[in-house]
Amino acid sequence: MDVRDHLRDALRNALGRAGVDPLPDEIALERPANLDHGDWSSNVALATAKSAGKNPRELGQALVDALSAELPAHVTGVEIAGPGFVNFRLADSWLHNVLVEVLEEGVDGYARSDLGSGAHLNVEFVSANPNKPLHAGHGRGACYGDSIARLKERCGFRVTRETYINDRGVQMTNYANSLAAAKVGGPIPEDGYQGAYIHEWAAEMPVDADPLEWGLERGKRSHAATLETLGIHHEIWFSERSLVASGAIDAAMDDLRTHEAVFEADGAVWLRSTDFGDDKDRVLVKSDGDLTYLTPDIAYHRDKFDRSDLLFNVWGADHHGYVARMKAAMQLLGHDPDELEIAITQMVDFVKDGEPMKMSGRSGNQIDLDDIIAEVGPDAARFTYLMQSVDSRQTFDLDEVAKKGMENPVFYVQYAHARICSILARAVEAGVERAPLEAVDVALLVDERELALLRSLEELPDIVRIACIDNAPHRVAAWAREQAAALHGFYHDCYVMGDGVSAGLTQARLALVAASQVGLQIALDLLGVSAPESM
RNA sequence: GCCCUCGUAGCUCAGCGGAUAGAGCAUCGGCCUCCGGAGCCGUGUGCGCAGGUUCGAGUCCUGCCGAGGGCGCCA
Repeated sequence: MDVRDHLRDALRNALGRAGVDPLPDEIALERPANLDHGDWSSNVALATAKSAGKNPRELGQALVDALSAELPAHVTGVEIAGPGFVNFRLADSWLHNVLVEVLEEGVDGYARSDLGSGAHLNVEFVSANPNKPLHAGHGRGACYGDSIARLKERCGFRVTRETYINDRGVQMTNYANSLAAAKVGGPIPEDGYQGAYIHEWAAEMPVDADPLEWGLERGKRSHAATLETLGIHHEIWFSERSLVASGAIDAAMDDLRTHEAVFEADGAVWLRSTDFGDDKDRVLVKSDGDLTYLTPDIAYHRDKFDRSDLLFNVWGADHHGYVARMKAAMQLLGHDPDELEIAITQMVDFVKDGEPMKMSGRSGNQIDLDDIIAEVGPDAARFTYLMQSVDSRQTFDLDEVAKKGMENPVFYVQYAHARICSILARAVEAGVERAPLEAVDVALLVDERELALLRSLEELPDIVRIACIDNAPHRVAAWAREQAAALHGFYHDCYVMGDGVSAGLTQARLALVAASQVGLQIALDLLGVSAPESM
């Protein structure tokens, strides 16, 4: 049983004895930032005082008296502080239990939860046009989407990673025409694509190839290769053309009509999206009979719902205006709005040599994601994209991110892991045999550095859960930096082996670094960053 | 004009309604007889403005100011 459960039970008991009725549904417990305020703290006296008609300080004191009469497990003291906090002081044994728990559950089991209850979640991300290489901005959505998928998997969702290929429409025709023109050395059409990649790809293209079909595959291959360097795999590359071929668009239109979600006006067919909060109704079929961009996309989301319980989309900031209409469309089809979650990633600015980065020549009007990865490496790219909340605009400084030293957070964290591996390897070389966990006296870990490492490890399950609920992988990145800092501090002050370190303490510290390794591996895996054994 | 996101230290950013707001970089200064000094420790400055809700607000609400993005029978 978690320490918190013990504390909650005890608090509930104490509240009853203090005459609070009814008991509050939830009893908040938190780890105070300041250790002077104890190891765990509850605001329950503050929260319930009013409804119980009591003074918070007095209620708090009553709780402290009741709790002190019979201290919960691990607790060495209870006191009231500030406006009415009940603060618990715990023996180090509660942290020693954390160590045992981490090692017993391991990388696969620790910090896992069942928030998702096995629900099938479809995470759609990247979904870039196949007519040019991925650009640097795509990197953020790509790394974010993949990390979201990893978080959701760890929290009990069954996840499918999917990307949507816009393989029909005007821009595909323009792309094919550009390839065809470049192939014969002619001028690129007015509406065509100007980047150097068009000429590179055209040179690869067999003379008898259909520029559109060949170009589509070439573009997809380019995207897949770039994503591969980041360790990102989509199980499904969903073709927009396949929607047309399968009749899914007609089926979606029929479905919308059945739900009375559309009407005709001015020769066009409109979606009643204002029924569910959109600013205005949206055209689905133009007066010339063509579909708008929205229509196949609705059919696509409808198709995804046929295959999953929940949808998660990662869209760029330029698509935010699209959120309301898609959510409205899904509600018009009878879905709960919460079943479709849409995350918007804000823009990224790239800086190099202290200057805003210029558009690269290769792809015309964009900075290629490949170039960013080549410059800083996949691990640094992923960690950097994920270090910060996607809600805020990001400045990506290539000079900082490319640094191979400890001032670079990704190396700082990875080095912590490598350092642990080095210690464990050193122990093997020195002929130190690891004792089974039951035989390790974890109570020997009393140094503040050792306890700090354990306090941080104890937080990981909460961090993962919060990161999952808030769709915030950056919380995991922040945790990894803290754990790494705790490890480096421990390493500096506490020798695992050497003069004056008893055999028993060596065993306990080996267990401790092994637990830290478990935590770091979990965090780095959630971020999609490698955990190197040496650097 | 409307919608979305953001505004925290000189810079880049954390901060699940809690107590004295934290990291990295940059500045200045300490620490190597042993597991990797690619490290550790110390040092200064800050929540855009004004109201509100709350026992308690950087966090929630409203307004204003500022930045970016979006407002098409384009995709």
